[in-house]
Amino acid sequence: MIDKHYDPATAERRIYRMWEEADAFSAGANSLPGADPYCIMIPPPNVTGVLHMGHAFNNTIQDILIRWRRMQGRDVLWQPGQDHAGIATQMVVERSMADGGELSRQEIGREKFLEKVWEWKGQSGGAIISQLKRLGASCDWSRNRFTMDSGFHDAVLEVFVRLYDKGIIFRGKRLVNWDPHFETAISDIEVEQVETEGKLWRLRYPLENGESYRHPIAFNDAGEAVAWEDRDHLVVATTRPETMLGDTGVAVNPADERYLHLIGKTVRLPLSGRSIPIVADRHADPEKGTGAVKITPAHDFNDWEVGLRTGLRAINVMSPRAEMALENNPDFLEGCDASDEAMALHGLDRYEARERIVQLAGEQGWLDGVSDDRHAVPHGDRSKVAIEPYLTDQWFVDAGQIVEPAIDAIREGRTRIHPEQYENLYLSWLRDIKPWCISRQLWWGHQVPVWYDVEGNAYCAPTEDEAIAKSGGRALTRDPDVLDTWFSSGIWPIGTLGWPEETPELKRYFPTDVLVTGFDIIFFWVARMMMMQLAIVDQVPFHTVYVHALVRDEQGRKMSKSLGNVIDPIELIDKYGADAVRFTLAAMAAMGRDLRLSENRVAGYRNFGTKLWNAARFARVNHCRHGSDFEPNSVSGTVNRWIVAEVGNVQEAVDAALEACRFNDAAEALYGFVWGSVCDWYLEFAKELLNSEDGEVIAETRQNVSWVIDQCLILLHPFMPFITEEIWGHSERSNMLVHERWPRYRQQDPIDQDPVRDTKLVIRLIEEIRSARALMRVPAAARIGMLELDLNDDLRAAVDGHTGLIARLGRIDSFGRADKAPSGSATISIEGGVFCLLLDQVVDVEAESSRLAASLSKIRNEADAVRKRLANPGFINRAPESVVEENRTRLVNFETKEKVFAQALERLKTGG
RNA sequence: GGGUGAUUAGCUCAGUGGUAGAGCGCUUCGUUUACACCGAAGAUGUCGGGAGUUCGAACCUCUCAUCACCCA
Repeated sequence: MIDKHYDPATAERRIYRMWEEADAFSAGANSLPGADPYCIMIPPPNVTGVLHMGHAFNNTIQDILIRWRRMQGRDVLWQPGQDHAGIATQMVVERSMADGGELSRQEIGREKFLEKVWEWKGQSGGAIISQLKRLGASCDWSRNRFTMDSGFHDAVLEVFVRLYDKGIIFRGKRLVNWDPHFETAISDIEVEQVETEGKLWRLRYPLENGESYRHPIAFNDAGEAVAWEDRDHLVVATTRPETMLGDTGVAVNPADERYLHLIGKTVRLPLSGRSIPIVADRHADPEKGTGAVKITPAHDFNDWEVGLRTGLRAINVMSPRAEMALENNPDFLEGCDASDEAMALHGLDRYEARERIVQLAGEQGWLDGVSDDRHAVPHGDRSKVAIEPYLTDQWFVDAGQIVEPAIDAIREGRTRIHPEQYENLYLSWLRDIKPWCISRQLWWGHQVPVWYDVEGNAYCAPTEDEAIAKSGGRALTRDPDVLDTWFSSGIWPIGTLGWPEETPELKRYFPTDVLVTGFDIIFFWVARMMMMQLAIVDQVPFHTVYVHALVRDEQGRKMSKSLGNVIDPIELIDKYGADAVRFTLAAMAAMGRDLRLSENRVAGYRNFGTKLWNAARFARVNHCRHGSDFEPNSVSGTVNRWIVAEVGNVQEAVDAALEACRFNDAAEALYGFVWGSVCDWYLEFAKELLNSEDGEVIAETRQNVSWVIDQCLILLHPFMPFITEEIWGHSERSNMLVHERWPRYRQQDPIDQDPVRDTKLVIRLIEEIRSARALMRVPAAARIGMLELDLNDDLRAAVDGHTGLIARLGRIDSFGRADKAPSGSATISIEGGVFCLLLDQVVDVEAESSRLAASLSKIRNEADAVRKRLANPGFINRAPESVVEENRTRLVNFETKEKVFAQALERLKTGG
């Protein structure tokens, strides 16, 4: 005897091992001869990562698609892998070295450090793979790729060399977003703007050579100046006083009459004593502050542009750790007459320097004022420290050169993004694309394949030997920088398939089919993969992108460690089983909407699994089996034929939903079918049929029940792979469920209409009987008689043909016919006829009359609404004929019922 | 400041112009041997407010409100 509950804890690992031992997930497994390929590339999780809800969601969706296509017989590859995650991994390893009291990375050197990272990767880098297996992910693990594996590594360098040779990759001294914590450049999309309560300081920069101007200080109601004062200084406003040490100019708007005569004159910068020009530039907004802006080209992106336009110098006054760097800084010292107080700022952290400078300004009388100011401050998305615009030599991809094909591919529909609104997001970002900074001042990553000779000439080649050859045999040193991790994941589709070799896998599976990913990496990854694949192999990497939303907590908050509301998918799997977790995520995956995960819901779908388990248990205890020769389309019993038709319906619904990436629709169709149709009705009907005197009825029903349960297992398998495989294995089989073919029931057969109609009538009648019984407080165990009063032919045939089913589920003990309802009966009506339930002494006149009155008023309301609609000439003339006809039919039904209940109520009152 | 999305039952959410739905929760009844992780029945909605288009609006348009996210 099978237990009443399925135990995921013991079954899941055993089943997964079984699948792996059978190579059930390897590329092409279960495919039909000549099958079309179907390929999904996993979004590679970080090698430092552990499985979170986002991964669980993302991979559940991929696995549903993959298992579905694999069962359909497609030649399926789900390509797994991990990303080396430059900054994150380097940070993890450095921290563990520090915790262990070891030497720092600088002390042991690059080579030794990288050995340590590989050692760490070997020990801890596979955690997420075993977690994905717990979820049931059916990746081809034999093909697992890592972005630092030698083959992939070579592919990344090859891409760099090709883009360099085409002039798409270049090196330049530019302002970049500098992360002072990790001491590396990052790209502009790795910067988050954080609203910060800050201050706006106004500083006075004295004019040189006795210049002065009139500055308005009072205004009339019309906003015209009515009073002025003479000033011998300009007031500039800044949120970052520490950058003033790098100021090389003050800008005013060329249209600003107040300052026209000062353009070309100079001010003397406090502290550094530098003489800097007043320049005209549109960046200065006359409406903002005083209309005069300090310009620090080396420490502000806008100022950098102003500097380029007006020919101002850029003076870097900070170290890579964002400390003031003044001593031995030739750029700073040139043209400067720094005070001792200024030089004492050297080595101070940027925030300490800020405080000190404001203090000095106050003491020395050039602080004009200060006000509170809320503004956005850029922060590094990993380090969470304020980013410093910083002037360094970096490598860039000139994305503007390769963006057009990626825009066209979406515009022309060669790649489609679901939900569609993300296409606009994608396009708007690409249309405004900026050069992409790809060099990182890290050690863990793909080192830039460029070597320099002593004169600084660069040689780009895949290997050092080739670079030396290019240089004509000079002594070369390699560029120390590594590439942005996203640069390497940008070639994930071709790189994992063996490019630049013309491998069979590349030919077979590229371009891939679907990319499943979160909306937050559309820029980071999706757009860049599109650009890079198109630039390198001139093909889109995938034809469909399914963008899913965020998994939030029950209250709709983002899951975060600091909030402590993180739900660990592995804990959920331990508690409810992987199938319940998967089904929950699928059922909640309405396109484009965040999903709020509540444990209740998971428990509900665990119960669903138990329901399925017990349905199978029912089949087993009733000796339900079917052979491979069983032909569902040839069964003869009404409800057997009905459920066969319903199986076809649900399969079509699931296929349609999955084709359209509507996972919640697929899950709901299956849930409703298995629980609502199979368990609630079909198995209850089957109980009666299995009690039949007729051996053929029993035999057919046994086979059909068995077949129906099998179809439930097959159709649910992509969603709930473990429990379905487990139940499948309880019967003697020639195969595992993972190798079963996905069905198509209706290649030729038309829908079997009669049994569907009859069964629905029987169900409606039983529901009415039960409802009346409950409202009349008829004891559940009591059996009662029923009379047919006025039935059309269809209904009479349906009822008379299935009195056994109605008797069992409605607890009816006698059937008869009459012209009018006898006293002591309750009237019920369904489409096509009227019945009465014989309640004799049991009937409660009060209860029956209030039941009838309630039904009557409800029907009258509905009938009135339809009557009103049909009385409207606009409706009759303009609505489609089918809708008008439908309403006429409804009205007839309502009016019939109205009459029946009104009469019954009348009879009850008169005691007739 | 610009953009996108959301607002439907107590809760979480489906629902792309034609009868307002599901799950959970709630109330009542029930152990009828697949299942109490169950069964039967029931209650609960001015579909955020307002205006418009339409024969007809939860759905389309405009507007307001609130919330969320993205970009600057």
